[in-house]
Amino acid sequence: MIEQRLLRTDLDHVKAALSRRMRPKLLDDVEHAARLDARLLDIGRERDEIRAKVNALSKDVGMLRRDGKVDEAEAKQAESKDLGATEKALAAEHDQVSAALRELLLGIPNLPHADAPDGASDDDNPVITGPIALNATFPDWQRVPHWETAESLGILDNERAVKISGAMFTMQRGAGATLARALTQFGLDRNADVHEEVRPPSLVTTATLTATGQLPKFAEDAYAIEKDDLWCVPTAEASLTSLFNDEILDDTELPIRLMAFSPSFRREAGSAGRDTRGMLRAHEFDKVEMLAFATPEQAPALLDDMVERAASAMAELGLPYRVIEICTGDMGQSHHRTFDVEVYAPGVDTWLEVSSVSWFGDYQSRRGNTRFRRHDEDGKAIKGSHFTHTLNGSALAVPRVWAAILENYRNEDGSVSVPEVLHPYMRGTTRISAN
RNA sequence: GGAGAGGUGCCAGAGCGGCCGAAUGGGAUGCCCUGCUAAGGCAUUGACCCUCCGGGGUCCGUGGGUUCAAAUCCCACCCUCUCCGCCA
Repeated sequence: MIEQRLLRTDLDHVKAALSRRMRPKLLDDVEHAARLDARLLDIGRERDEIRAKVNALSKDVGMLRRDGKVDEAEAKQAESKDLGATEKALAAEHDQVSAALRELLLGIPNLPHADAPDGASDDDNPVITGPIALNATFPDWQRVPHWETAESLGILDNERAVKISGAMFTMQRGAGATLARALTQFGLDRNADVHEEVRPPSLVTTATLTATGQLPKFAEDAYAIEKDDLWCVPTAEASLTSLFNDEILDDTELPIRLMAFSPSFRREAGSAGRDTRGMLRAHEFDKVEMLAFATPEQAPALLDDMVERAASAMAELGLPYRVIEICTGDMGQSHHRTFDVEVYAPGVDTWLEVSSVSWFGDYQSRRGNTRFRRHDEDGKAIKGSHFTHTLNGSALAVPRVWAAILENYRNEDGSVSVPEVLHPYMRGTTRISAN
């Protein structure tokens, strides 16, 4: 959610920033919101004035009754009662306008960072780094889609996954399952130097998913457990971002950097029939997520660091990769600035998005009400509080990296070598061959 | 799932219709006292919104209701604790 006050203090700036997202309707929404905000202020002032009178009158009534002046007390009671009716009407109007404004604001995306590249679609996302380690040509034996290799090696059994759970579920078996777990372990271990490992719940409340911006907009994309008003997390980001909701942190403890392994559940509504084979798109997948709570000053360096961590993981795995920056027209709703790491998979001849690292500014923490307090040079708390900045990104998204390994590491005989950095996690398997 | 108890400020904890945004104690901060330390004295100490910067409003688990007036009464829900049941 963007700051409501900006609608009256800096409306032009808001409009200028949002116009870069290339969605003209947004500007109408913003102007509409600004009008509602102005009206809300008026109603609020009027309501508060009446409340002040009622409060004063009620105090008088109490004192008069104590003094036995019943007639005077009753006169003031009547006066207060009349005001009460007006107050009730104003309060109802206030609530109504406030709800309408909130709904509008929930739909207004974050303001893009000044340095984010302009563009209309993903065609305009500039490549920032790379391609790194991309061969000029690939031999035929690497031009094999990972699902074919996996099936012949017996390490992917999607047919039975579908039997158990329906379309778009995957199942790795044997060395394939071990490889997937090795990737998680690798993703966690290499980031443990600065991140606290967290294992959050995979089911969260409606309030939690609303705070991160998944709801109400993406309700169709998430699995709901209606009976208990719970949702399956689409990413650990949802749990982690809400960790400090309604708390005021100290700037001295910031940045707080967390990482979490969790399953991610996505209904993939609207993608039926797309990427149905292999591991590229599934209703459930595993991922190691990084997340940071920071002051606005700390955020830019953290963003760089997180992008570097996501990218160097691909380098260590020996996979060809590149880093692109997301342009204003392609940016997610709550993003302020975003970089994607993509891996090249020769079998499917595609760049696969394996990580998306974003800086959210205070857009998320405003919804979740995560604040921080500043301290002066002497370490004394400064009165007041500010919204924290949040950043997050995948440290390692298992299925696509798994797929990229099967395609990049395929040998001429159809076996797949295991990247060296994963050897410690593979129980001795360094090469996956058919039995 | 059943029975009981309870949710109040940074913490503990009182208040159970009216000068209660909230006693008291602890903590923290500042000043005084002090050779140092300890003890002591005095003061300050929540957040948010609006503001014509005087002030006004909101918040006592959450949401409704009753009343001139609600932390206090009523209803629903959520959460915590204890016991029982069930279970990895």
